[in-house]
Amino acid sequence: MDKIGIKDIALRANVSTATVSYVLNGTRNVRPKTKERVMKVIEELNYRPNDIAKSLKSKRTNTIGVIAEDITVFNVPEIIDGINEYAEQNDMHILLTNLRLQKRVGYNYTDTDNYRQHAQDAVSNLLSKQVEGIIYIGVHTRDLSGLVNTYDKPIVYTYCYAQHACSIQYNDEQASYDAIKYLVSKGHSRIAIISGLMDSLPSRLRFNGYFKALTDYQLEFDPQFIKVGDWGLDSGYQLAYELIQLPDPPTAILIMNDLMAAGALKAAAAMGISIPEDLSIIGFDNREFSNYLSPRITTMDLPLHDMGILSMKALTNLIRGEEQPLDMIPLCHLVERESVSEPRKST
Amino acid sequence: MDKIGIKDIALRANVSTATVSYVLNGTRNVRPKTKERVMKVIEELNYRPNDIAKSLKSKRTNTIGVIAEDITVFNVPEIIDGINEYAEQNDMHILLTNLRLQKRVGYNYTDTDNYRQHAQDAVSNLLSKQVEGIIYIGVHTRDLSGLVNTYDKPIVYTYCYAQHACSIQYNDEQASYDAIKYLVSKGHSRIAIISGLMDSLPSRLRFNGYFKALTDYQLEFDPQFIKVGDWGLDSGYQLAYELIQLPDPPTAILIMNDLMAAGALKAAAAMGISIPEDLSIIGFDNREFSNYLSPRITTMDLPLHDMGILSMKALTNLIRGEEQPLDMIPLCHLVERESVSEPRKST
DNA sequence: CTGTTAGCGCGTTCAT
DNA sequence: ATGAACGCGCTAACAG
Repeated sequence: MDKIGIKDIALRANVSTATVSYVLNGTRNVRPKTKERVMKVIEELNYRPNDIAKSLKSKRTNTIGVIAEDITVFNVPEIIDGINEYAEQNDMHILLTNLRLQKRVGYNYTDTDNYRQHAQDAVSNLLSKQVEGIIYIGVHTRDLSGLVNTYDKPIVYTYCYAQHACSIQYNDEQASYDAIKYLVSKGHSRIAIISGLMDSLPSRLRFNGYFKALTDYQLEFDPQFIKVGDWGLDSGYQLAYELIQLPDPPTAILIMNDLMAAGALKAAAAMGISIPEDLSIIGFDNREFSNYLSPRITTMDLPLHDMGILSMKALTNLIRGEEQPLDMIPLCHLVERESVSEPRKST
Repeated sequence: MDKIGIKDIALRANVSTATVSYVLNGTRNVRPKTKERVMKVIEELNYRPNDIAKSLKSKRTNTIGVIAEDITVFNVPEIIDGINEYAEQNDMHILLTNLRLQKRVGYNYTDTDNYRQHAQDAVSNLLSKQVEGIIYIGVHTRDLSGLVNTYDKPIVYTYCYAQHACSIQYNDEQASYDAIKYLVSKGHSRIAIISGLMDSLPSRLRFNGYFKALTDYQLEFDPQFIKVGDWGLDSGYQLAYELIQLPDPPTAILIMNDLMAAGALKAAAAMGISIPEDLSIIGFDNREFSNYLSPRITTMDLPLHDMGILSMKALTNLIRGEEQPLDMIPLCHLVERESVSEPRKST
């Protein structure tokens, strides 16, 4: 039982291979009777065309490459899920490469030299496999200009970016603006912020949103309310501690990731400060664990799925050579839980 | 700047295409001087062979298909990571299909008719793309016999299984046995268990391990200590509540997933029972959130990465037509945290 | 309009 | 070291 091909079908159906191809692809009219006969044989032999041969001639593989810096990092699977959804609707397939950055270089992904070779190899391999384009999913939003060369094949970055290249990111500034707006709507006016490292674009953008909201809502600005953390739980603990210690502490803190927010929760617990009664907290990322902390924390959900869909959409446009007026940038949405309430009436 | 091919290289290096192919693949000896000349041209034109054409002739794609029932479910990414690691070492590539089961059919993945068609389509598409084998990653361990037909292409199931097919799973029985053993080592003898649904093989196997340990360590057996939950947080709450209410309650509970364990924690908190002082708890799965609960819960980590590696290894063996003496089954490992201590000295 | 013949795509590999 | 057939399906050119 050797692999059956188009000519086996042709033989058994008493037609030429061309005819079989035509019925298969509907590329040309075929007399219904003939068509039926061919179909029947295809059915019987359970024939499936060889996409490899097809691709060789058509020069289309209907396949894109997805390079994930690390698929085990929390944001990545949902992005891939979105890519997948759009790809499936357009009969595209996904060749997945996982750089495994976390395991390979730990957290110093700032020094791109550590993995440039790996990244470029991944790209080269995908190009050899004739992918029609590539989506690169970062583990952390940062500039990846010049990391890889795709030799003019379209590439879309998401959860990272590069100069002169399409990239899909959510609106950081709007997200933190909305968070502040929400706190204001709850009656807060003394709002502190704990940011991540300042070498990170999201940190800076979220600061912008914070300041913009401060201005728009005419809130008091206190330099002591600005804290810069390092994204880790301990730094959240430490900085929240400092804020709470202030002679005139804030009634709410916007914290740029859930990990630091978890640290803040610990600090509050250790200091006998109850959340949200004494202090409201908003996190960022909507990590799974944020829903299991006590209290369950109110946090900014990242539109990961949409980012996946939009990345794939953008890539599809690039592949088709269309102008991409795709400047939609997906928005974060606050998920309201238990770490925010109205501030205590102070005197 | 048209796509350059092997013949462009041949032309510029004044050799035949055959020679180029030979230097490229080292398939045959080529005079060093010629070889060097060819290499140089390849370098200059930055030529990369077209794997599609290569595959057509060689009938090898170096590509396997991975079908994930749902890539957004917690256990899947790490399995893929493992597959990836082994694949990369063997120059294999991964064509990823995501069934998106959760979003498609919610939690009633018991009724395979709901998604049989999708699964089979996924398989068929992969076969058309000439994958050399398939790995199917379930979202929940269950029997998937007859779900799909791969027409004799090798397939390996993981986190699920099927008759007459290779499947890679961790050792459930050993895991719960080890958990009990650990509790015994801490001095416990009155140990209850909260299982998941009994239509699940893991539930049954873990019960086996529990009973075996009870026997081996000559622990008292109390039918009231056996509780059957539905994997959900609420059922963990309810059943832990019942256990604590017992006139002579257990000093420890083994709970078959972290979600129910989280529920048990809530029940204990609500009832003024402190963990681990009054009651020790062991969960299962090592979900991310289990490390953020208070107390951080001691739980059985699933060897997901190993499952991925072994699946790929098993598939590779099948592809090569080797006997697969691959009956290694990976073990769970307890991660010790804060939800277990020695029991209070009673009386 | 329907069906057939034959060359092509791009590397591989055998016979020369 | 080379020429040419080959893998498998597509499609232009051609015939009825």
